[in-house]
Amino acid sequence: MNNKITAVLVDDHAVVRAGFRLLLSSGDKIEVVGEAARGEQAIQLYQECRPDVVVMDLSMPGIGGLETIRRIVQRDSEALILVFSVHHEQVYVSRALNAGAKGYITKNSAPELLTEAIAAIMRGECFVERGLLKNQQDPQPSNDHQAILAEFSPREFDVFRLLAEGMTAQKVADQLCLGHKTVANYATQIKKKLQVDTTTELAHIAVNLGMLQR
Amino acid sequence: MNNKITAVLVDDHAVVRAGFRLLLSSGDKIEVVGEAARGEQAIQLYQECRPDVVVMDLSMPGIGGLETIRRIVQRDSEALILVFSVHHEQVYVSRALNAGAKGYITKNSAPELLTEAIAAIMRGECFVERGLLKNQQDPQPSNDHQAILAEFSPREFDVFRLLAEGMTAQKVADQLCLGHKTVANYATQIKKKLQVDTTTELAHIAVNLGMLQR
DNA sequence: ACGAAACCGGGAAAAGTTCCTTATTTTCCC
DNA sequence: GGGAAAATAAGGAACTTTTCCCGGTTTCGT
Repeated sequence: MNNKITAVLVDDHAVVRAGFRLLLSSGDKIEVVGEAARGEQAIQLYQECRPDVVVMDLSMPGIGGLETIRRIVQRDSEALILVFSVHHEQVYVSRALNAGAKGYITKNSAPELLTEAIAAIMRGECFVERGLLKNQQDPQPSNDHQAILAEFSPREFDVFRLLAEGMTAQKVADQLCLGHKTVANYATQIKKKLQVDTTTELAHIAVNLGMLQR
Repeated sequence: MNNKITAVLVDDHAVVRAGFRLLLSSGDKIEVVGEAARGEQAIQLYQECRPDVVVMDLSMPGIGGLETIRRIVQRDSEALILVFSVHHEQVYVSRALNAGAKGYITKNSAPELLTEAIAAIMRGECFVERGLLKNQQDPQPSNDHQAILAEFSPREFDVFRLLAEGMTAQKVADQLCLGHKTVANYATQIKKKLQVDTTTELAHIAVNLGMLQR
């Protein structure tokens, strides 16, 4: 096997991409054949390069990581996507895997894990960093919120997250490039699904699920 | 000193009162001369009994613990009030002391601490459970929120707390027996002081200060 | 290809917010 | 005690947000 594994990097932060490029290249097994700063670029790049794997951050401007995964997988159901995210919360992991990712590691995991993970998903395995899924198959008594949330559509989830962070509906609309009425409608719908009355309670749910840091 | 220390107990939960009555009486130094389930009763009881100390929970229906402390101290500036609360957060401690309490211990502190605390405040000392105030005089770099919050008027603080919990302005108005316009005005004022735009951000502040449990 | 679900937003009524203003009460200081 | 300052309470008017209902498009699975 003389051929290196080809990879593309997707992250909105150039410094992070540079670092990961070095990290990946250092092993002599992997070659980074492309970089993208946002989802739309990544999709296009994928179709041009057809790399063996995609290494992708979740938080990005524009369509965001989850949606990017969905679109790539939609175009090539064999695509191997490894998520590396700052989020270590279960909700993000399960949503990423549901979207079609084959692996999930966090940004502060051991550097070796990155090549390990890539090797694993190249073998057809599904690689999730140790500990990230432990709460998931445990029969947790409470928190049907978690379950409800996991069934949210991408848009619902985005609107939920941004509202829960404390943004006004108007700002959410700007960020997602939607009409304010649209966001308002989603908000109403989300509150109904989670059976709460106020946006503040959405924040509490997000906090309780550990979705919000700092 | 043949005379026992006289005390009144204030807590909205009868079981808790019963337990504490036993606990206090067991030492042979203290005699419980009265009990009250809520602030209004407590104030009346205090004027009738004039006990040496008042042992009081903070969370109560009606006017609440802080307001009760204020009103008792207002009528008798020599009153010795010991707060025992479930809350171990700095904000509550400092507000209780500002309101006029002479001591603060939490409900899961060692039982001996209760008699110790009473003895201390009887000697004219101010007794705060170890560790509860440690963050306060530390020059903390961040969190001016804490400072701003500590200067809130009683009403501002109540409105803030209830809004942060996720109540609608209308429900807050009902709870505090105010007009909805009044609550709305307080809400605007509070947001301005804390320099945020949304009620959701108030929740985040409360969470970050550890004011909200579960 | 057809139904289901997701997605987007218009319109109207209800609810909530902001800003300004007024008034009473409490508190604090000299 | 008298007066300044702060807290408390709320009305009115303009404005924004939210809710509810609806219709339209795109996309997906089978």
